[in-house]
Amino acid sequence: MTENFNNSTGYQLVQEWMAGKGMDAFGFQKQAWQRFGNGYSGMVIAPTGFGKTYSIFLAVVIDYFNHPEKYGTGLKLIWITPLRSLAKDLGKAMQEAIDEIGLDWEVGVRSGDTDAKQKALQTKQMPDILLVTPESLHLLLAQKNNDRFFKNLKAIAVDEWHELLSTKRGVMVELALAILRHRKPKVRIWGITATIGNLDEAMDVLLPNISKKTKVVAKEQKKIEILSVYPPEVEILPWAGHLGGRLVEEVIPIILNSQSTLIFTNTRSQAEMWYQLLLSAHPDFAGQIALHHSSIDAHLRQWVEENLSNGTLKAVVSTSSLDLGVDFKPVDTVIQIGSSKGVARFMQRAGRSGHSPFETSNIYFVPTHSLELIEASALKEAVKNNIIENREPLVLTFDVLVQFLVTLALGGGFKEEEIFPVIQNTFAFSEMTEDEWKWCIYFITVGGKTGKNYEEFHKVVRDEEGKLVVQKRKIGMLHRMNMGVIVSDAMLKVKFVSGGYIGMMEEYFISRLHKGDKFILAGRVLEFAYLKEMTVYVRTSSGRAIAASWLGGRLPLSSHLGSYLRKKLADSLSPKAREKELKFLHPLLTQQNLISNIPKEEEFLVEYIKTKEGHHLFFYPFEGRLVHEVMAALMAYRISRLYPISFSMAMNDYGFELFSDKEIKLTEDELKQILSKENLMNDVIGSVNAAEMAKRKFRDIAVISGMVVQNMPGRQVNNRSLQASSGIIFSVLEDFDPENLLLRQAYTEVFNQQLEEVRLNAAFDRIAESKILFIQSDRFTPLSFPIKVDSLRQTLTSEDLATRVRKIQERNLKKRAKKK
DNA sequence: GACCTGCTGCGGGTTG
Repeated sequence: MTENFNNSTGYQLVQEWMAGKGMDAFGFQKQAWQRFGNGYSGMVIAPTGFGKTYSIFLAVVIDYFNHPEKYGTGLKLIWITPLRSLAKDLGKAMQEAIDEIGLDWEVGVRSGDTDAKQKALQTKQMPDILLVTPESLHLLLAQKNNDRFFKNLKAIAVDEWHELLSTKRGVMVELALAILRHRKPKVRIWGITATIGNLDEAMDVLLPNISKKTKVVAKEQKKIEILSVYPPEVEILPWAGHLGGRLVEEVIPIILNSQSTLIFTNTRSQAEMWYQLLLSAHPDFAGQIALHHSSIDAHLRQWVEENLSNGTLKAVVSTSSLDLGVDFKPVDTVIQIGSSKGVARFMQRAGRSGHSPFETSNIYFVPTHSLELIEASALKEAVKNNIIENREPLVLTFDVLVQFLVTLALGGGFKEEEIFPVIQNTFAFSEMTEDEWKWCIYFITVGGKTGKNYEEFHKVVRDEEGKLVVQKRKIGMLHRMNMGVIVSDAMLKVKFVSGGYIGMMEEYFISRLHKGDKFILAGRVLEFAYLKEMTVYVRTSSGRAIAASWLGGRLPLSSHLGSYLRKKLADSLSPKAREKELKFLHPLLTQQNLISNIPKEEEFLVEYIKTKEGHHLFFYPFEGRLVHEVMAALMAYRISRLYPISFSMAMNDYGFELFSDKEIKLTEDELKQILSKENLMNDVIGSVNAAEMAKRKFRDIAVISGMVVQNMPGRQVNNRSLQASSGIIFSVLEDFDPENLLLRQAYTEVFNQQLEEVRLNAAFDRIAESKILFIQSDRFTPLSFPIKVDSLRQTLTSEDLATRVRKIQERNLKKRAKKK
């Protein structure tokens, strides 16, 4: 037992196997093995590349050797991963290890990729270890008689738990675990995670109400070296921008001096442009570098991943599509272009380089505009202090719950009184009331107040035994086809006229193209030929072309990074500031200080700038664009209550602008007043269109809860009709069923995710304690200029923009000359 | 002299 663990057969065997592979077990791995053997559930915390897999996977192997009598046939370990590719790669590695250790276990993978034959074999006889995505696990639970799969289940591991935690996919995992625990109370559940800010909470979410749980933390730290990339002269770095193309000459030698490099960008089109930039600046890269993002054909992406792993490729330009994945062994260098927006993401990306845990990860930071260099020094400090963002778990996501209840009804049915406490035992639904539970049952059986007359909403019925079951074949089929919580935006396929799939484009982008127009996708110049049945047909071309763009998500600056940024900016002109980044920016910072001011940590800067176009008010909370969007609307609303005036607004991650052609009359007292926290949320609701925001949020909820069916056999509902049908349902519910839980959820999501209520409150708390600096200026400052440029872009075409920007420059220069 | 943008992830049935 415990005292003999180190002498146990299993432990000895696995140690020998590791030694034979030239691996030395880490302390955290040994700890995990032992605690697993002692019946604990828990969480393993270690950086990428530390062999976290070998902690829990081998723990099961060891436990088996130590207590073979406890293990029956069939499925012993379920391994949940967020990525299909991860499941596949880990499965291969595990099978190899199992074979070498000399067990006759079978390792199986089950995901959308798995072919039907393989799945049928698994259904007949489950492998000993099954690697699975959350969705595929739910599909297993939707099978009749699925109980037999789990008869001898001993353990469940949840890989990359930090990645799932704050998403609805994480809630899917919580629900599946609750059911499996209910059936097999002794099953040991282990989370595997990178470091995040709220590790204890992460464990409570995964292992609610489990008393025998433990945290296993790697003592060894991964060393990260952050290297800023500078242009030869200050002047070369623009005040505003996001591309960073001017530093391409500085990036090339970094690639050349490395064996293999990952280059992270923030958007797909930026990745496309950097790929082109690198090729044209250094043509020898042809065939040696590649491109990777979500809108590129899966086969091509797979080819890229393989050739990066085997060292054939010198560099890959990617978006966050390469954030996760099995270790790219030959990668020794990572380059981050532009802001990473958060500390955790930056560290995650840095960790993708360095061959072993003992090697230092090198990450180069390429600023795309001047102030981003301050971000680099902020990142350095945050990494040094190990300050990492939280991942907030979601609660009361009823859309996920009702989907799951239909899954259970499909998988043999359930009794309400038996399952209610099981669901309540999850973190996500621990606060669910009995009334809410009853509403969910009402929803899946009757369709809610408005679904009564529609048969397709009566999915679940009560059978003779009083169990809730799905009886209609069609409902079952549609449910399986629409399983999961990811609602994708419908896009157009891009194919060669001659055949061959390249990737995906958005309709809005294609709609601007005419026959013969050239654009770039997947690193190739393509000529638009024709559009047919949701497919864009193209021919290979060459010469000048526009880079494709997509309307993707926008990641706002995290509050951690924002606060370090404020701190670094505040100290930037202090003689004590030694960082190279700050020294480099000295001329620019001096200029900001001269025309306006550099706010100290306990100060809040507002600039009032009068130009020929009109009157601009700039605020700098450094809270990320999402919060700034809300703040801007709020400020505009509050000023317009003082006297009638309307504004146009613009924002970036550092601040926001209110612009009017009329003079903005505002005393310092009034400014203080409009920045006050008093009546905050009421004013916010008055200033934004919450119903419209909720309507947009409702689209996903309607799909996840099954009110709108996205996938039908033979067709996929496109974006616009998805938005339309969910919009109609939303309006009907607002009028006739305002108490509908899914409608309420849409508003909750707006408050939590869109308005970021918590962060907004914190920002106003901080401002209330700050001294407000109200500075007047007659020209744009280094801080305000990037926001101004952003606002110009929104209303004008790019050509106009160029002239507008030039005019602003000229005027500024004239004014400067005059002053001299 | 300063500019051009917006992440990721999953699933099954039918038909060819």
